[in-house]
Amino acid sequence: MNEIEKDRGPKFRRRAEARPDEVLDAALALFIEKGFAATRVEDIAKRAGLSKGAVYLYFPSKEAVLEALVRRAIVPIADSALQTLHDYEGDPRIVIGLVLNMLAARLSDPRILAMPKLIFREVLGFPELAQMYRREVIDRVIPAVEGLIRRGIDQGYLRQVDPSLTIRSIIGPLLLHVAMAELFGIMPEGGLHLDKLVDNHLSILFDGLSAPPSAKTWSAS
Amino acid sequence: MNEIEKDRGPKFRRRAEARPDEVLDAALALFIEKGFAATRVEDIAKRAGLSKGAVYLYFPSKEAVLEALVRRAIVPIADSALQTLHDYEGDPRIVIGLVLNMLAARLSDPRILAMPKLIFREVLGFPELAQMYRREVIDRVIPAVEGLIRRGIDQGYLRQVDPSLTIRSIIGPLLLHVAMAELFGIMPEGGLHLDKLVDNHLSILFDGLSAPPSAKTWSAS
DNA sequence: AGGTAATAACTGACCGGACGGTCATTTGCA
DNA sequence: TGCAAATGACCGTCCGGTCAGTTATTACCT
Repeated sequence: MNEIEKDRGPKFRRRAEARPDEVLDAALALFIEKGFAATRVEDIAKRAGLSKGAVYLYFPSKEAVLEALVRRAIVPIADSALQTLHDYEGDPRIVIGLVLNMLAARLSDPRILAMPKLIFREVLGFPELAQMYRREVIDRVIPAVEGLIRRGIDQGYLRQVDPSLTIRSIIGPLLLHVAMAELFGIMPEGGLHLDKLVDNHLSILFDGLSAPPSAKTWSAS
Repeated sequence: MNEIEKDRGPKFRRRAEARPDEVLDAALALFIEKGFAATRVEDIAKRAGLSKGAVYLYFPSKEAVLEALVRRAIVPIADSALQTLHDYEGDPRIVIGLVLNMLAARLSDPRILAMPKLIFREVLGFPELAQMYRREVIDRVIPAVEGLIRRGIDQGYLRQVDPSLTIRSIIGPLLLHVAMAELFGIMPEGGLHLDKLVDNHLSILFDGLSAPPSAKTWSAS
């Protein structure tokens, strides 16, 4: 009798099947506010307009919620960076500038800004998160950037530097800026001003902190 | 009669009154290994050769242990940095080099290396730790470094940069290097090689990543 | 249309075990 | 004997995860 019904795929749904995303949104807000450990699954459920049990209909564990959350936020960013890295051929400084400015733009969304904090806090106690982040982000981005720097040196755009270590000099300042703001509330007057940070950093990164030896050649504004 | 002994301070003790420090040592080892939340007070006690109750003879709470731990490790470092910052007058690049190399040397002790990770992990859920760290470190070091940079600019050693934002460019790479190693095990072959990182970073920080416009002036080895 | 059966979606009381902190009791030293 | 030092059983609480039961939605039948 019901054989006909069977093949009709998903038949109905009390509310949309956007549920998993709603749960992730709620969890993100609470994780940002109180951290992973201090957030109860029931709080997530309440905020998403569900009961605790329903959360476990969509995610096998609290940790799985965190992992899904992080993946949803960062994978698109990594993809975007990789895209830029691949697309351009010439002066690597241009690519570095593009990527850093892209990052700055993305980080102006508080949902994204909170990611470094979350990841830092939880990777130690949650190996699966660490593995996911390595696989999805680090292990894809690092080789690309190393290659970029290496090519930049070969083609005479950059000085002889250690490509691997130089990655730290490129993105470290961004991380520190976010960390200071997120963990201690230390930031420039009136906001993060990530664009200004990137400007200042790029000028140092490319041209150095030292004043030109004698003559005032050209001061970038 | 025993008055002579008495004024020697603590009269007796089933074992020495080095106890608090022993507890801190044990706690540090475990916090490094498993993190703060995952470490039970009883584990700390066992490792220090005490019972759980005895820990509460010396510290009012588990959190107090962490705070004491962090303070013991970082305050001497901050003091040392401040000292250097105060002592030298001329080229700020020399001071920056000294401080960064001092930091690199200190961080080669795993007990110190673990501090950034611990602090990052726990500040969110432990406001007192955040306040302590701000008071003891950040609020003392930042003004000193800003002053150094400002003077460096005024005296013609450095280009016009934003002193406050430039701090991120100076120490951010160090932090990222430590974070990558501690959180993901990503580091150069055979160790952190913090000295190499600092060398590479300082050359970029001072002279920039760009190759000299035309002539090969002087390449540092 | 109205009734009914089938079932997806959801609920919330409950369980189990972990763990920070307490305190009555014991131990060791003078 | 007196008392500081140290113990460890115990308590209260918290919370992730489960599951038997309930509700909402649809398909089908008359």
